[in-house]
Amino acid sequence: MPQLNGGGGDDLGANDEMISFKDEGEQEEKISENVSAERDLDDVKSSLVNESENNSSSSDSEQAERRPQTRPDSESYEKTRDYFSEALRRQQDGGFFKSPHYPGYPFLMIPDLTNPYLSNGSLSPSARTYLQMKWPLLDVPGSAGLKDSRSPTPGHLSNKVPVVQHAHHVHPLTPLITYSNEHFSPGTPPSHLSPEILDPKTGIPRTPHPSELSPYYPLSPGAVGSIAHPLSWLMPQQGQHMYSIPPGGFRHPYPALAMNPSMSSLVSSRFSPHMVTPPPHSLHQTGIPHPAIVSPAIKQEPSGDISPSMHAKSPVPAKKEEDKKPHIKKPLNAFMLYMKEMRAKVVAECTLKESAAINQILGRRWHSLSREEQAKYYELARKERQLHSQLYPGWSARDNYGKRKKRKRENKPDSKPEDFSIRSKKQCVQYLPSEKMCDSPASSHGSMLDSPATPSAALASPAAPAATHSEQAQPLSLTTKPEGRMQHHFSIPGKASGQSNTPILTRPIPFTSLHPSMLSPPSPFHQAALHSHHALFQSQPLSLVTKPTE
DNA sequence: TCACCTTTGAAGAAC
DNA sequence: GTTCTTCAAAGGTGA
Repeated sequence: MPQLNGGGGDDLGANDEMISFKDEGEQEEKISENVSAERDLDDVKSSLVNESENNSSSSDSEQAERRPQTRPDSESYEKTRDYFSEALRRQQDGGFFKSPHYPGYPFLMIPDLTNPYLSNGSLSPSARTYLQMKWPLLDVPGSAGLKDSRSPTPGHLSNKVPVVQHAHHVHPLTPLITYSNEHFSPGTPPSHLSPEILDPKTGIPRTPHPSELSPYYPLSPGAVGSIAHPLSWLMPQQGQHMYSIPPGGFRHPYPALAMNPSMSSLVSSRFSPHMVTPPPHSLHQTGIPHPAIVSPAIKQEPSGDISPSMHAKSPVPAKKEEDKKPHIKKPLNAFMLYMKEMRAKVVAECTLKESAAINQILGRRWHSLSREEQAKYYELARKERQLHSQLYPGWSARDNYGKRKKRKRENKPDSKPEDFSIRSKKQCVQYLPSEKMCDSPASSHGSMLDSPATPSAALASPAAPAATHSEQAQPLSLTTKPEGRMQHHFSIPGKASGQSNTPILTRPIPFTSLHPSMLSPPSPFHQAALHSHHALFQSQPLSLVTKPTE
């Protein structure tokens, strides 16, 4: 049984742990959460700061020494505290959006959804933002050509614009709020856009009350035009759209209606009519389709990426057919949403550029998120899926299979566990530094290697059960579904898997993600699991361990 | 030029 | 029912 000692110098995860345990008491929850969250943030910030410092000074020891002391970002720290204070205050005020005003979730704090519509009948920024955010799936085909990374099209048209460019001038949330509100022409939202509610006054379908919809996008009314102003940081940074948008184009709140003719016809022919009902108004001037739709021809699909079957028969026709089919992207999951939001922040705070490294950090941060925080994303993701399923009833994740080039990993049959381990090791080596630099030790691999297959692992994933196509609001319910992925990456010791001798993860599930209240309700078993993991976690400070395969 | 890397979660296929 | 695979975003990296 792992010991519960503090874990020594490296207190990584310690805070996480505290969070989870403190949360055991409902009463304490609020307070402790704020405190722990604050600490967590502080911790993260410190880590990040250290990382920055580390850039100039590569000495780990120095880092270690500095960590507890330096707090160059005391100012931001104070801000953070202010956020929490504000959050607390709002919580007391009640309301759905009493989420802590974590810097990372400012978009959650611009409530005012009381009246989603402006006096002129147009959607209020809140609702609008929500709607817009509802379309992160849109991958503009019109600009499809623009998006295609392979296309010769200038990068600025691609959604793969270096985030780093203005990393320091862009608010971390930028990624999530990447829809320009400008050029928005208020109109009647598509009837298919559900959940929909008709505004009694305007008769315009509006987005449901925040309580019904994702609360993550609301922006204060004044934010509409002012978004670029006080909330300028909310604006997408140059070229950084959740989904590519054609130059000068803007993401319409109802992108689905803005599909270009061809797209529209395709979709309508593919999906149930009511889902693609033409806009009652001439909304679309940009021809921007739903973000989830991407012209297959342009996006991602190398010429030969057509489904094998089609390919085999008649490449050319098949391709044509394929071209016609809009590529409907998968709805983003909670983590993806989180990533989008936080990436810029991480990039800004760290000097990291490699997405792989950034993602490791993000992965770790994700785990360190409090239950509430994660819940928001799960909920958001759930709604995302819901909307997606409503928009594309016939869509299946399977549709996108084969859209990408298969990974080398595919040669798995050939590659033996050892190979994999070795490779993993390399990867660790490659990215660990970055991870270390910016976010503290807990390597993502750590999280990857976490024992997710354990009950706690499952717990860690509220796994927004929200069934995609058949939405059963069962948010954050406990799922015991093992994370197969883990197995395919690294098997857990003792667990039969193709890649068995793998690195052993030293870092168990982040406790914040095991927040008791995430469980519904926390069974003794879960509690035990939490404690167990917690102990383990503490006893094994974040060392990235790539188990020597030999 | 483009696959890879990395992360988590969801979905679907395979067993 | 469990396990495995693929894809979603992102952008630097290396072949």
